[in-house]
Amino acid sequence: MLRVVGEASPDDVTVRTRPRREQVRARVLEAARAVFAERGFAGASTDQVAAAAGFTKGAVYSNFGSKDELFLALMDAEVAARVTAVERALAGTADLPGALAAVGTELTARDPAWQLLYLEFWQRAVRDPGARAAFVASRRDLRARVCEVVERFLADHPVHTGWDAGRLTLVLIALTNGLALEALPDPEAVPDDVLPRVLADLLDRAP
Amino acid sequence: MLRVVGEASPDDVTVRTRPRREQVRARVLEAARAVFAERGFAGASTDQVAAAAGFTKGAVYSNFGSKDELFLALMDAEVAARVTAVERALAGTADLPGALAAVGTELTARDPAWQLLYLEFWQRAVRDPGARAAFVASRRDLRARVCEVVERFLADHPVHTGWDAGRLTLVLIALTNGLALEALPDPEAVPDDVLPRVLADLLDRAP
DNA sequence: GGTATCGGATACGCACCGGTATCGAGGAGA
DNA sequence: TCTCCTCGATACCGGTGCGTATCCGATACC
Repeated sequence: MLRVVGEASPDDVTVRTRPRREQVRARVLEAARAVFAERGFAGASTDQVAAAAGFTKGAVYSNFGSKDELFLALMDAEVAARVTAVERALAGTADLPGALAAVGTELTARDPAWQLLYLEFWQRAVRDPGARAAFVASRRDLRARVCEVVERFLADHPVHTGWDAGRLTLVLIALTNGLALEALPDPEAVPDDVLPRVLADLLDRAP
Repeated sequence: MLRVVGEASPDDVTVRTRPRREQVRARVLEAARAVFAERGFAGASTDQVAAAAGFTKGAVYSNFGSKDELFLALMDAEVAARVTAVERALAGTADLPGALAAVGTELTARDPAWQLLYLEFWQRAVRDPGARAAFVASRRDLRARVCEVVERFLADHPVHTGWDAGRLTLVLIALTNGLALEALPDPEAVPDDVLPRVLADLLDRAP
């Protein structure tokens, strides 16, 4: 089980007629992302996911123990990808409001499918006590990472603000999500300048 | 089964052994609210809804054409109830930040089931183009009503702010929803004072 | 009190879904 | 080239869900 095929050496000359196990897994995850986002977790079937990936259900159950396990694996992969994307975007920037707003729009407005999918995770976390612990931990971790960047910014730039980094981070995340949620069914209802202007107001108060 | 004696209304002399049609409908809607919120739309069955209401599926399909129709009727009823609740709370108040924060917590923190259910509506609006139009219209209407109150407040209280009523309303709604979403799986992560403090900062800027 | 109608209960058809057992083609090692 | 083994394909099962046809008791009307 899970035998690691001798690690794709670039000089692998032989033409494979059968996709590698890791490729199958990756393609199933990719398909699951699209199908779950489009139809919802309960509304999507493993058959549909498999078909979207170009396989049959057998491939799915050969790589994932159950529909739930597939869903969880998908969440892990997606969250990890997003966290690294955010950290890369925030690394070593001085213009916090600008960078954060850019990250916000990057993660939300540009990718509605991900929004919908993440909402699905969210609902699951609320409904299923078992999944909630992991979700809450993941969310607090994300918040802590962003908070770290915010703290650094506040230390470097002596802005006149009554906000501590923790609350500021919460406002940033909540407002980003709230605006993205609003834009999901009605994009033109959310102007682009709202988020940066709120941040500017919170950070740039007169003494 | 479960012959509920229908509502001993004072002016109704005859003792009913069969519930009134409107009562059946109302109880089915009430049950649907709980079941859909707990299990999601796709995850809930009409049998479960009917059982929660104390009836069988026949009663549901006698009052609603389909599962979809039941869902839509539920949304209409709930949104209408919420809108009137908000308007009642905001009618003739002078302390806008306080009142709005109170309304926000009233509608969100106090009723997680409603939050979950509304998320379900939201997802449907994004996925189903047919349902989206009605949802967007309803949402814009809600926003317009709140905006009206905000406008009146801004006119009465000459606060120093660079915000127009429209954007301010959007921030208010988005932030409320974002915070409520965050609090859903992890209530203690969201302090109560965040929303009013943001509003205060936005409205009470020095000239 | 008799009768027509209304509406919820019951039973069923049909489709679909999650999960499993089994098969068999394709790759790896000798 | 031969053999073993991996793993996706196929067939299938039990369970469930939506929607419908029909039944039957209560209600309303005369």
